[in-house]
Amino acid sequence: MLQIYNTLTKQKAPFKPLVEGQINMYVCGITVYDYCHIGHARVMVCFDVITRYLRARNWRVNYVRNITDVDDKIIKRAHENGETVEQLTERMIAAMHEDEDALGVLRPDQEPKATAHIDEILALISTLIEKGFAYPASNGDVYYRVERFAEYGKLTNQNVDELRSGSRVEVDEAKESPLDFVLWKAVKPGEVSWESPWGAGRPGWHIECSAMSKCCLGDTFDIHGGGPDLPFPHHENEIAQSEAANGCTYANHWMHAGPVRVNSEKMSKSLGNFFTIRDVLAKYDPEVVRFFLARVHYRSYIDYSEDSLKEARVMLERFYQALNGVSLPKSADESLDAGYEGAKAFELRFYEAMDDDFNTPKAISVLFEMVNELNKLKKTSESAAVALASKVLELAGILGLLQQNPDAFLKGADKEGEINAAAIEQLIEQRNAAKANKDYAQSDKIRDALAEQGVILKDSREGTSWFRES
RNA sequence: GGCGCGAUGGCAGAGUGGUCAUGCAGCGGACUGCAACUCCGUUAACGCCGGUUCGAUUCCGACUCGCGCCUCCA
Repeated sequence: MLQIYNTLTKQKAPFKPLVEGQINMYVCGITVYDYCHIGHARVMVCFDVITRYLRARNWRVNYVRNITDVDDKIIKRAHENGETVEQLTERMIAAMHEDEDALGVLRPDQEPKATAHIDEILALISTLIEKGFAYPASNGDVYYRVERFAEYGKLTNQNVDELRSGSRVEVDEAKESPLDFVLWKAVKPGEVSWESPWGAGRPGWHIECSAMSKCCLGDTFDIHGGGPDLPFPHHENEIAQSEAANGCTYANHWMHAGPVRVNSEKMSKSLGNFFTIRDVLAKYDPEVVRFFLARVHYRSYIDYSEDSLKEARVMLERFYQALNGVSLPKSADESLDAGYEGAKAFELRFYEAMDDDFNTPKAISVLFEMVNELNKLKKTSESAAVALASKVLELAGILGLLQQNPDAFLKGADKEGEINAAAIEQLIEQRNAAKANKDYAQSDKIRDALAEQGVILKDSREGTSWFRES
């Protein structure tokens, strides 16, 4: 039984989709004015793992993640760069796709862009005005009338009076109330804009998600997700807009990923303490980064540091050491399960962990137990080892992990300025010759020399293999 | 000020009202020419103070500390 923590109710509850077997999920995506950082990567990987798992358990998932391709920051940045909004956003969308491809994040089923849904946005605003939940103001903006929506604040337990008194928002004369937020922003000179019944302008941030989710998934859908800083005000405002306009529940389950921290502070654009995905990928294998993110529960914070990345690398090495040398069949084969009865029990425990609000750390601990068993089986039963190893690969695949050739992962790619594979192989041959002559002084000298360059040798009955240490 | 979250062994990180997390590191063995890989064994924890209970790291309350949202931010 799948249980998911719901931000709305603040507790875990059994998950039940609107339509049996079908899950409609909307996740707030990126505002594309800069390269994605590790915090973005976390949300991407988190919902990628969730989608993969749900599909592995035979749910049909329609995963929609939007792209915000027009807003203040984009306009500002495009202007600074001397390029058009479209040039900037196209560039950043391409970069985002590169980053997520590297991390093994599967593309969402739909990636709607705000600028491609202006008609739906205008229609939604019209409905809100008709129903009295929104009003065009004297300055050309259209605002949402927050106090008209009785349930405002239900997602994050805010009450309107507290919000009003604690409001840090500058009072805008055009607004009826400081809490009101903008649905349609009147155009300023030199900005991109679209025509509307209320004058030229562009959509406010919150309305696009209400419009696009309605367009892609309907008035009510199963899961709405996003990053840690979105519940208030973004998601609160989405609820206000959609439920007022559509007259029904917006999303049944709200899921929010935890923050990535640096030195105990949230990694964020405004603090300037962020590391872009491409920066990190320049130093670490993408799978190491993915493992670093997956080994902590999705709702907890993660502290970003070089040490944690290195630790993630060491943990992956244990998996690949175990997998190395097991000759797996080319394609998945159910009959393999017969080779080792214990595989099924591990699988059940893995599912049990994932069914409990996607507990990836616990699921990974099961994989480690499987590795321990695998290492033992390798010494006793080839067929059982193959069966268990293929199960490890299958389950890890649900997390998007262990998809590389083990030997290639362990050896790593040749790098400029470091000893290359051919040179290593040559030294190993020299060492083996020395060993054959029982000239251990010489053979140890070669091994030590390689170790100094980060190359570790491993002798076995089959010969000498090597890997680069992390 | 309002609304939330967290505090677990040297580190990372799950979890549970009474018995094992898991990984890294450490220690002792096995394997090895010596190592590496691997295996076996092992050390070690539940912020502080009360309460409930036969029993609490786990439930309840207070406290301390840390963090997030309340302005754009995943």
